[in-house]
Amino acid sequence: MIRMSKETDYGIVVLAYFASAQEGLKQNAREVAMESQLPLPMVRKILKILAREGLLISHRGAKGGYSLVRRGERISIAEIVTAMEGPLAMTECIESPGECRHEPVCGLRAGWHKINEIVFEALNRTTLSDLTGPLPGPMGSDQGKLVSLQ
Amino acid sequence: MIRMSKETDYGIVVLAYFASAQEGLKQNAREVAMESQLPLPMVRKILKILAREGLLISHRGAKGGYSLVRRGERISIAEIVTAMEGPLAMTECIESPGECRHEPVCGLRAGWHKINEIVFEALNRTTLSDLTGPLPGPMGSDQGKLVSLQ
DNA sequence: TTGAATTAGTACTGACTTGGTGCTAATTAA
DNA sequence: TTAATTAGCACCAAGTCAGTACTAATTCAA
Repeated sequence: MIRMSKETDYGIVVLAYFASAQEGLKQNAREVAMESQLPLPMVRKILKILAREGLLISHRGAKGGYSLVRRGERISIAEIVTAMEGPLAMTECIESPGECRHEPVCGLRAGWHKINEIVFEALNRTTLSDLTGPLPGPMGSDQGKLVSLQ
Repeated sequence: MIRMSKETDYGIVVLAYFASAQEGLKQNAREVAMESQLPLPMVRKILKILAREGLLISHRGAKGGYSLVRRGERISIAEIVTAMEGPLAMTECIESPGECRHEPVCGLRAGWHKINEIVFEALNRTTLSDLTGPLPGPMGSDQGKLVSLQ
């Protein structure tokens, strides 16, 4: 199954929440959990990761919390995915070349690499604000349309 | 983790094998397993799925086997992924709208939809032949010769 | 200085998914 | 009829994932 893990999914939801809120807003884990309706322990976990990876700024201690490191339109989905689960690797041979025992006879690694790159590029050109922003016009209008993917 | 399942992965490997072989070649499970170096039971399973989904034509009975339904350049990776694991759905709310309990407050479904479409488009414009290269011939003869993916 | 609030780090666990196997029935060439 | 082959299930062990819990470090503020 080509599916995002829930953790990554939630990560994007949480960041989208920050992005759509007042700029520079500082919120603690409890508040974020309330707003996003996600379980508190899970939210804590995710906020920690996002802070460690530099997408959120953490403010420790009493009255602490988190704030977005940059405006939403400058944070790509690829960046978030990478933060949550490491470099995008749709197959084993992308993540750790040479370890798949079929590699010598497979001859497809370069192909996987290309697929991986195409997907990455697609995620890389989509920003947080693209998700939260004004709804795309009717399908087929320029905004929601898929343009040049290569 | 955004990763293809091994089953899908193997499915593409197997089809790439057919695509790079002589056009219309009929091979049985044992032969495919030998050539692709994948475990026989696994290959059987995958061939059955691909046949059921219409990407391979199955020939039952003695001297039976499978052959590719169409030439490799007319089979997209998206098609194979869909055959192996159903419609591409990177999040739960894409696969079954309305079932995610966060959907009412999430407000991101349209966004997920867009991401999903972008990835699908990317996979849809890449064909089997893009992976194996234009030169027909026994598997392995064209290793590393991946050419233009556009 | 102390206490409360908050994030950081890490370890744990139960449940689900995945990769892989095996068996029996149906089909077909010879 | 027999052997070869695909079709369709059912099964299982191992790994992964979603979610939780606990302790340490940090900071605000009384």
